[in-house]
Amino acid sequence: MEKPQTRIQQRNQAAILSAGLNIFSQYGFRGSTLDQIAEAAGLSKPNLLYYFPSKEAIHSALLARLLDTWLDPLKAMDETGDPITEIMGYAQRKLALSRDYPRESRLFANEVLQGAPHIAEVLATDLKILVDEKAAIIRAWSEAGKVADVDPHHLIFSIWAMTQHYADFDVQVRAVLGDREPYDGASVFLDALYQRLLQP
Amino acid sequence: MEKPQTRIQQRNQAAILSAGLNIFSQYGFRGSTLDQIAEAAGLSKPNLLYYFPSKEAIHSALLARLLDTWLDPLKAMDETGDPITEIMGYAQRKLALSRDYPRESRLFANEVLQGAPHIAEVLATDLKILVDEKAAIIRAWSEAGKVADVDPHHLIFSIWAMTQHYADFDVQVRAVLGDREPYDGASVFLDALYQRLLQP
DNA sequence: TCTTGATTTGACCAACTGGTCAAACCAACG
DNA sequence: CGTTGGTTTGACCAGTTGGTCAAATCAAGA
Repeated sequence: MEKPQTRIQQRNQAAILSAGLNIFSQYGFRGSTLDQIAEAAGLSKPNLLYYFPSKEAIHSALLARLLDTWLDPLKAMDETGDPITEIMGYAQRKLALSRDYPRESRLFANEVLQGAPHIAEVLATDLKILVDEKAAIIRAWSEAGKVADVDPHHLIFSIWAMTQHYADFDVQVRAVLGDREPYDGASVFLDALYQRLLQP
Repeated sequence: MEKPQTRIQQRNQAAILSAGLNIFSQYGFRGSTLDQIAEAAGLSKPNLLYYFPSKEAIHSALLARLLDTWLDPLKAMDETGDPITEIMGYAQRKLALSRDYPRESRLFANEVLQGAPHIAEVLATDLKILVDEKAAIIRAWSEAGKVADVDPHHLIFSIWAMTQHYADFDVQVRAVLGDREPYDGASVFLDALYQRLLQP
């Protein structure tokens, strides 16, 4: 289905998406301008619109690419593995995502903050289905006495909240920590937190 | 120092701040327009600018009002109280703030997401000082064996993250939960989480 | 080299942006 | 009732916004 791409197309589309990610993740959709993105991508505005038909199109492409990878860590949580290891592994993978892809995290945060106008449906269908499925697994684990009996949905929310916080509120975290690096301490803390919470 | 205010001034300024809170908290500073705010406030744009000299002024007024009350729950954490009760009380107060003032929470989230251009200094001074002070108290508690030995800064971050998540990602939380109410479950979960984490 | 299709751009547009201003309006007090 | 000072507005402005288009430029295969 993909059309063949010239090298120039690949390079410019990549540059536009990267620039768009920088801008959109900082200012949100409405707060970002094509001129900003074009300049960040090193292209003229008409040239940018030669590769993407509209501002919306760039944003949609970014969101689509994001959602694909964003849910992977949760999908990877394995029913047959050791429960506590699986949950803690998920939390650590999600934290690594915040550390390595903070812009994507902020893009997502901006979208949801603004009421998720572009992805409300995905949240209510795909995401909900995935979460309900994994929540059922966790529930089964607690009923088998393998992890503590806590609400699985709120457990998952807590992992999202804690990990995304380090990407989305990066400025605040760093302002408070001074020059200490955030992620090492976060990783240790997460470990202790869920170790203690989940022990049956 | 306050100038005397007519009833009309009070009503209109309040209307503008309320409308501004609605708009800014959803679209961020750059994504919001004076026309939107004016319409939401039921005023014409020139009339709005009769009460506030600029878009910035409305935003600043909101942020100032917010910061005042936003830090109160942390300030109220009492060195002389029972450690675990104090920390869990703080978490619950912060959660109540998210439930009762979600727009304020999102206004703050938008500001920090965009790099905190208007409040970077407050974060690096007032906030840092307050957090360092409370972190020292928590550290003393753990050294006295009254609470578990966890990094106090990351403990505080975790409370911020978990409570703000329910306001800032409200759309996502509700999409996943379906028609279940979020805050009751959140309160119970928070309680279990910190009870288990903090027990020495 | 020449041609063809991909790429790039300057000029342009209508709608919208934050903000101004003089004139009109209105409430209340003497 | 008339005046005075607070209030409201229509018309307006310069700069910015997302987007268009024809013409110019370029890359690469025949």
